[in-house]
Amino acid sequence: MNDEQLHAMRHSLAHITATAVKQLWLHAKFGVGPVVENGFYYDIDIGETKISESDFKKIEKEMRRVVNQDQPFEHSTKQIDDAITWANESDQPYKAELLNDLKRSGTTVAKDLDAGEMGTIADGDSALEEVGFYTNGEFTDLCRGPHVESTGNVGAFKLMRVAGAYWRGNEKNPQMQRLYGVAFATQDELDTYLERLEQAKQRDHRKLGKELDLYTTSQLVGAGLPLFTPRGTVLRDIMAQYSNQLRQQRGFSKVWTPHITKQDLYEASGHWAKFGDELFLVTSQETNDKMALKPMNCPHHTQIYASQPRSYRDMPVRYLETTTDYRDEKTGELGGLNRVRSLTQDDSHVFARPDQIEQEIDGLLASARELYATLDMKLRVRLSYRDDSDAYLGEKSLWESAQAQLKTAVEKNQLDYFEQDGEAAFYGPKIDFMATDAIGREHQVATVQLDFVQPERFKLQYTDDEGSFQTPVMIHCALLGSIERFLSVFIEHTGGWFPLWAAPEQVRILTINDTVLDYVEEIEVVLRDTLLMQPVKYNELRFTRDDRNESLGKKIREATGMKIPVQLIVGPKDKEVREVSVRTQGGEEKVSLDTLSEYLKNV
RNA sequence: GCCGCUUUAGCUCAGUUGGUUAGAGCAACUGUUUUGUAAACAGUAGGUCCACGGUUCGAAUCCGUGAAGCGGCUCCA
Repeated sequence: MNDEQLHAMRHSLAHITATAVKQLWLHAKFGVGPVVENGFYYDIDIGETKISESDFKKIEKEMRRVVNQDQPFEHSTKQIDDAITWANESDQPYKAELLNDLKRSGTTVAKDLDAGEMGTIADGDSALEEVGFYTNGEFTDLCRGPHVESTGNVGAFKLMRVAGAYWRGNEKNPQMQRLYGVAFATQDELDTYLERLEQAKQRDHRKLGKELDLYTTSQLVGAGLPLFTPRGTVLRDIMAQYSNQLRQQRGFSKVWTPHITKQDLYEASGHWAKFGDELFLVTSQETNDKMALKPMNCPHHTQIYASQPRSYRDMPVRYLETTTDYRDEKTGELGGLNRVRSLTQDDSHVFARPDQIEQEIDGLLASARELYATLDMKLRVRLSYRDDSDAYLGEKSLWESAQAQLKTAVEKNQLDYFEQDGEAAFYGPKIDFMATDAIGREHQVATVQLDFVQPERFKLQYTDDEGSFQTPVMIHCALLGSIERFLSVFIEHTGGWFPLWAAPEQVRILTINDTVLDYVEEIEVVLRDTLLMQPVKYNELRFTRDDRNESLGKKIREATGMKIPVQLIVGPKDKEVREVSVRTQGGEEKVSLDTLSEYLKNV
């Protein structure tokens, strides 16, 4: 089955789902029912009635009845005005809305429509003459097609879940129920897919976070506020160290800023107007100053830049700060480490002359590439542009030039990219690096952003070679993004088998009996003196010993369960010939104590 | 925030139509065992069944409110 056929099949299943729902709930009103990755969905509004997953059995049963009847999909057309009459008479207000948009603009795609007109009744001339319909059995739907010939030709399917979804993606609109299904040409392929989904759940960072003792949460502390254990903290620190190191090599200096600030700072930056309701507010009992926990760091960094006069000779000025920010995210948006209320950014800001933008962005892109190449992670690059809404500050011509500069930079660096409107920050366009989690969801990690707005708003300056004041450009960059989110994808990417340099516990010595304890002491001296220099410098070896009164089998089982990359097995035979048995994922080999340190540096 | 679902021991999970004192494995603790490649043996202890209300002679179980988590939607500086 080719992609086109698979697409037609999945789309036909969306219609079959609607057919079944209409059969079970006569007054169901329908939104749209498109194909998505691995399946399809249909948006449905049954008024007060809410479908739950316990209804899937009867819906699927009804769907199978429709499939078994092998109803042909019949295409027909209606004049646009007749179609609108049909929608109104069939009590399908959502379809009527779509038809009115079609009549007026020839499209139902929200971003191509005038926002004020969207969903209103279209008067006057039509943008198109007629629209297509498909009918199977008693169910007729506005639809472009294509479909399979008849309902009997739809392969294997399964309803997966039901979710709320705002009509046309706008939270001011009514919320419909979105019924998700997956579908494949054969039962085998469906089973394989479901099995793969189960396997992916084994890599879920929330499961591994608990199993590997990386972080925990507490109802007393609150939602979205993860607590990192000793092991998780090693991971955080080592990743931050690497990220910092990559930029310190390129001339960035560490700075430090406080975690609370007066609101005035964000009023000046423009953040208050846009994100005011997502700030954690603090009031000084002393002065009654309205303060906030910092949700980001760029405004603070501007104040360090502004603290002294800058010459064109000083530029660029590069600041780096890995620090925790606080955002009062809506409860429903929180999830694992991916979206939290306390997020640690490996944040940096370059204040540059316009002629330095290119080299600075090149340097940051090189750092991002180096980091993710070391981690063996392949990321998609998204150029995030503005759209025509009024959500953005600054002059449009500056935006256009900034967007063009970012595009040139990714092309020059030969990054595969895609462009997306409406994804920019309010102050400028972004180059976003997108990582994929265990079940295929994409998350932004690294980002490089060009900003002409904040330097202007904070009246930042430098003196040029003719003695006149100029406004610098800001380049925002985080390589990991938020450390919490980064760890969520990194844990899922590695399945918890971290590279040796990053593993919280790198080496565990497993004893066979207590006749070797003196030899273990000697091994520990060697491990204590072993220093890894790649990719993070001065990375002292993290090791433990397991000399409990337990069987070797049990010790191996536990160490492997904790995904400790190097296990050193030490028994009387090893002691006798001054070797250790080194057990890694690759297998096991004997290494002499004299060469152990070198060996570990090259694992 | 919105829609649907979930919450039982440190962890993973049983627990029938509402019916005595809520169970198991692992982990923990005690004892025995000194062990060569993924779980030694025995015993002991461990619970406000997420919280608070309600229905009932009786609630882990039914209802309400809240919290926390999961899948989406919206949002993401």
